[in-house]
Amino acid sequence: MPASQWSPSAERILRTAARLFAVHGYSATSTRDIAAAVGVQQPAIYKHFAAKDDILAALVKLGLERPLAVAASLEVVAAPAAVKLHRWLRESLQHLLDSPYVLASILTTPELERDRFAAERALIEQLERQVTDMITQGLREGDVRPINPVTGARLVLVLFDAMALPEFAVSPPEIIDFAFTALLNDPSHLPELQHQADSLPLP
Amino acid sequence: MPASQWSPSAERILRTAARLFAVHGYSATSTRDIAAAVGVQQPAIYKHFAAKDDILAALVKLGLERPLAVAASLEVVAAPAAVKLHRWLRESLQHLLDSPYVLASILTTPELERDRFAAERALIEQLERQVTDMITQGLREGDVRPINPVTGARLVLVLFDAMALPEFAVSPPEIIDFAFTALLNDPSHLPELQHQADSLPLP
DNA sequence: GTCTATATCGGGATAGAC
DNA sequence: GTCTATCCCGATATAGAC
Repeated sequence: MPASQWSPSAERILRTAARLFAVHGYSATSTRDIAAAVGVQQPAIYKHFAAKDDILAALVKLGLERPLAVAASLEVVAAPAAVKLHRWLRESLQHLLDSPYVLASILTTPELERDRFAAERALIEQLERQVTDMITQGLREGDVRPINPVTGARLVLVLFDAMALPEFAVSPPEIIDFAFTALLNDPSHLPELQHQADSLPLP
Repeated sequence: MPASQWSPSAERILRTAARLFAVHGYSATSTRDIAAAVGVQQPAIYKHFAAKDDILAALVKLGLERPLAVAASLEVVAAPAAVKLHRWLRESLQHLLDSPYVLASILTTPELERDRFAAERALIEQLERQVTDMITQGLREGDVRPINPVTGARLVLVLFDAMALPEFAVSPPEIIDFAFTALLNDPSHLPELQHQADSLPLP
């Protein structure tokens, strides 16, 4: 359920801010820039968000809610970890792509290192742990080739940024193909794995 | 020759600014922050750099000079493109790692989209072309598996960011291993390819 | 080449009318 | 819930003494 808690006006602000943050960076985007792009005066923003930081925090939550929820629900599904990882990656990339909020680069913005965003960083770290766990499990099951699971998770997650680049972005299938060719012991299993991933039940 | 054109004082500013930019972001780092970390007063910066933007521009050039030069000199070496790409990747990752200037994340900072940094963006695009060319050639030679060369280049380049992450970063060998396993038709050739890459002559 | 002092501007945020 | 007007602060950059 995307942003159901936000009013239409707040959603417009979020969408507009996300685009500006992604292109120019968080600190380089002023609340006046956001307001102008939305078509209102600058103080109007503050009827929807108490502070500029709250806009960024909301965007991070919007971007991570689904990837976190998908990973959590896959945890209790009986299936090879490599299959679950594939499904998770596809869902997450597609979520970020479909989202009217341009989120991929927002999740790596350095401003998140500030204390104010400790809660948002915790969400990112939780997601890293979930991905790390899937890779660890895939290693035990023999599908994933020898790799430090933390390293593997980091490398998979940095690939998300390829969708956020200027000009023509890399598509989710291309990222999935690259990631799984790098991760699997036997990449020839990829089509079969892809098929199994598509049939996984997701609430 | 790293930063030979800069005075020792200017180098201290560059090193310090690079670290702060990488952690907090360019716009979120003030010239006062830089000066305080260097141990001088804020206006002292301006005896070495006419503007804050010039510091960022200098860092981008410092980070790209070597990768660009290595790629250019490899162009005229007679060797398989996959071997040259391997050597280029190792040199470039090591350069960024060894550099007292923390550069990986600086090369993707959104502020570079501003007109002021058109020249610096051009350098990045040139590097993307060089990598794309190596992948295209590797494809023709049969070493690289079917992939859009532009996509491949983008994915290889985003992996650089894995070295810049907070906490424990991913090491160059891990990135090389991941990238080439994803790129090669036959990853079992990787050790041999690595050996050949190490013996390539570099001026 | 570094200092103090300062000019100037833009940014985040609030007050209060409508 | 949006507007105008405004406050206050921090940021970049300059001037001029040492």
